[in-house]
Amino acid sequence: MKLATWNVNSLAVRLPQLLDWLAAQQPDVLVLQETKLTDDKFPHADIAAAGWQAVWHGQKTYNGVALLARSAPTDVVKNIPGLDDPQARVIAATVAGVRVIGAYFPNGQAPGTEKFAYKMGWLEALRAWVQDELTRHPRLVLMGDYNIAPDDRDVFDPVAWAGQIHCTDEERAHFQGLCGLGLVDAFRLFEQAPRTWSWWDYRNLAFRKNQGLRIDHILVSQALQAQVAACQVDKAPRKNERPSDHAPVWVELTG
DNA sequence: ATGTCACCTGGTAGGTGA
Repeated sequence: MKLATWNVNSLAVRLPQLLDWLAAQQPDVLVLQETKLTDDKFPHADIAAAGWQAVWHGQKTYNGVALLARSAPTDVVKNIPGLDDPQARVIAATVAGVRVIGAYFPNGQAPGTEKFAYKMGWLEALRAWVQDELTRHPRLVLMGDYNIAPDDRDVFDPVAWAGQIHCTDEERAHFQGLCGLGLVDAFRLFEQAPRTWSWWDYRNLAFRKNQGLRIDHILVSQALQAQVAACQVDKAPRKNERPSDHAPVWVELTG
């Protein structure tokens, strides 16, 4: 079973690339972030015609998430239950016996800002909810754009980025809090090429210089860890003429 | 290099968010 996450930075712009990637990679589940579409504009007909079922949760201009699957997603949840959040950042469903949570974590802008405080509150609510979900669904995958680089190995210039957004101790502590629930970063279960990132700024020729961050992650629950066979970032879509600033990340589960 | 992209409002540019 192959599960993947991709921040497409506007599904309206990236739909052709999405369909290409689905055809090439054949994931069983793909979660999308930053669709930037209201629900009435979601391109469900194109996605269905390509052979994937979908559920989605969008809003105007910002955020927006979706979950695509080969088999029917059930028990769909949109946003974190109990969190009064006008921003569409979470979609969860059960697919083929695996609980899949797709999330677009808040960016946080900069430490000390209102957006950073929102990010901290959101992360706390997420942790509490995921802990609860795990009691009902031991086989669980939490994936998406975390907007957190968990370790200095995940940052192209850790000195310059020390204490900056995505790299603060507070954000990293929240990432470790999720790991404390028994979740593990699937990417780090394997030897990986150094300087592997999932996001490169559009500015500064960052992709050409391979100056990026690893902020898109797939965390798998304890019950699934023995089944993790591979986890990789697919840089290929970032080389497109009009790419998203993020690359997809996928994990393969055996059985 | 101050080096981009996507979306909005409101208009043929400027502001916001990432």
